[in-house]
Amino acid sequence: MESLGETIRKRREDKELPLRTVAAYLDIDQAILSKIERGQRNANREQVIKLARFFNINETDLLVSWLSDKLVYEVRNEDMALKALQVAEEKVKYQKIKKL
Amino acid sequence: MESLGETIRKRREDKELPLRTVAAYLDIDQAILSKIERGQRNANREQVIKLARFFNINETDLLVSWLSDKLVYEVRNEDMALKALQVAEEKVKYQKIKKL
DNA sequence: TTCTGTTTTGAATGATTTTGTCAAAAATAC
DNA sequence: GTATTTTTGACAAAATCATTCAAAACAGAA
Repeated sequence: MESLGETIRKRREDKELPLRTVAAYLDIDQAILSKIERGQRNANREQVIKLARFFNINETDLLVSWLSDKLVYEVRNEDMALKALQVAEEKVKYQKIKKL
Repeated sequence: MESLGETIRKRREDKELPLRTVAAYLDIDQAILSKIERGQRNANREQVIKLARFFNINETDLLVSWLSDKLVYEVRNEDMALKALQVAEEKVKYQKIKKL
């Protein structure tokens, strides 16, 4: 199960592109892209969408990867991480029903 | 599936206690507690632990409720909320294995 | 080794978000 | 009506997060 950072680094290295090139496309400093690839910084939604376009990745898939990274980050170091995620799932499912 | 706020409001109303009393125990302004109960503010870990003690709720259960609220909040307004939570689960499970 | 290009790091700065305080307004009870 | 409780919003302080930049670290080639 790959993080967004791992995914785009692989893609970039496959194409043998320097950070500079991709960073320019995203209109961000290459230092930021370096950090995003290594999970030290979070991308924002706009950047994820641009990355999907740049690397021809399904946008929704990449957004899910990005969102799930954020969730994992939120429960890092928590003993009940898994339990919390499961309960959150239930809550979201329940909300959906309520909305109908 | 109850939020932490709903849980503690119910408990407080059962005991017919004003916000003031519980807020004093937590050492916070009653305005904050009012917002926590209505989900407008996030409690912090320390407050959740104190709340569990105050209302005689299992601490872990309340922490899971709190954490899952935060997760739900993180994916509010997201179409792929559920998918992201499921992927996050997988990632957490996978991390666990890696750590062994 | 030196040269060249790439990547990483961290300090400094700015921007944004969060947090708490307070008092007034609104709601509720008496 | 008054008294009490709850909610709201403005504001300030604190904390967090994002960005820039330059220097350091790294990798490969000559």
